[in-house]
Amino acid sequence: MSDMKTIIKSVAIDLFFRKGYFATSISDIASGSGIQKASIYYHYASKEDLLFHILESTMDDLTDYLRRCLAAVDGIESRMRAAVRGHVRFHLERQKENFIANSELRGLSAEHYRTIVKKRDAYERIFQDLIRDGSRAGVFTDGDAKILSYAILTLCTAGASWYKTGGRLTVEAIADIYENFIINGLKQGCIGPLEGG
Amino acid sequence: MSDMKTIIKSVAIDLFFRKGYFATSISDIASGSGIQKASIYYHYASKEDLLFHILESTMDDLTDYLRRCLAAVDGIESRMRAAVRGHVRFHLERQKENFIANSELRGLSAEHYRTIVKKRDAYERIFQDLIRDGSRAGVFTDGDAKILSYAILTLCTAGASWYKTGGRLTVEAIADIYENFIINGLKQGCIGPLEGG
DNA sequence: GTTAAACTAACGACCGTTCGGTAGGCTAAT
DNA sequence: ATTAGCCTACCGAACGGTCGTTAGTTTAAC
Repeated sequence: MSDMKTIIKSVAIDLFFRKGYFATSISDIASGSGIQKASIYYHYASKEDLLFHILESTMDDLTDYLRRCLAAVDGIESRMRAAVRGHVRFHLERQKENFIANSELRGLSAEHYRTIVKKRDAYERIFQDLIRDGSRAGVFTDGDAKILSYAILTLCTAGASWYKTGGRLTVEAIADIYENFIINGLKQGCIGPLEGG
Repeated sequence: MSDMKTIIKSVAIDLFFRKGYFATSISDIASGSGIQKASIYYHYASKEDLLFHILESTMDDLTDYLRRCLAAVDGIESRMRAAVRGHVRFHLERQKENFIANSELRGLSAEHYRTIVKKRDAYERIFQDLIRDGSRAGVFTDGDAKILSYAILTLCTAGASWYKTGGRLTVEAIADIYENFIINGLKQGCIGPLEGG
């Protein structure tokens, strides 16, 4: 990827994060990149194509990262801890892209939307498999794997919306909090109606 | 509020939920309401004014609802359970408005934005006080009340993004799941670094 | 000379908003 | 009882502006 193509992408990530996809114009991205807006179209076919490239690379990198986090880890609880930690790390370290990936799916064409949702579903399925392995082994509670995976992922992903680089808490401290919170939640009988109603 | 004003608002809620604020035009809202777009401006000063009315009434109703849920409940754990259940109920029963309230804040003017964020902060503070009461009494873990409140609220709020009316799970079943998940998380020592690192 | 990478200029579409007008109902004075 | 005036609720048409995109051209490097 050429220099300018990379610059345009990172400027777009910054603007989409700060102002949103629809509120950001091609002119904004161009002036942020130091070129004319027509020149954007030499590097990207359309505004939507630019958004798609951002979302696709983010999803691909996220999935690769998770797989690498899990590659050498054995044991059900350890694998879940590694997965949660990896998810949190990636989302905090590439905060802007992940925020866009979670809020700007509506800007995609129908076809591109399907592509991204497929990647997202595949990613979620990794967590659902971890949950099912755990409940089959009796390590985790026997709850609905889909709902539990949504709960885990949205909980961690939300961190990316309030996290401030250089703030009070480090990435690792936040990862600690979420990792323990989730493992405790999965171990307890957290699913099913209350005894008392 | 006149009939047409109510119709316009509910059509706007539906469209903002499905397509997003910026992707929805005044024409869309008008034709959905069965009037011409110029007539919208008899009822609302601007598109942004319409968004603000939606967000403001949602936040006000949400806070009122929570206060009523807590009014007659005593005991730290019971109050937290009631608050979580109330939050989940409100978000699932008024799914569209709450989704908008969590995703379209950027559409507001600076002044209106401040107004809504103030209301949101006041609402979050109710949960933070419940957490602090609990940790002071030794019922809950001694964690960062702000981060815990974010975790609780985003976890429950996220339910509104995947919940389908008439789906596999009822509102009460989902409320059960989250209520127990969160109480367990708050009771355990879920905050702080792991022993092993 | 070719080609990559940028430029200027313009296009058509659509947007939020405004303006002037009108139909119909209510009120009050004649 | 009629009529004049006003108010509510809406309409048709247009405006200024911005948007994403395209076409054609220039620049600079090899």
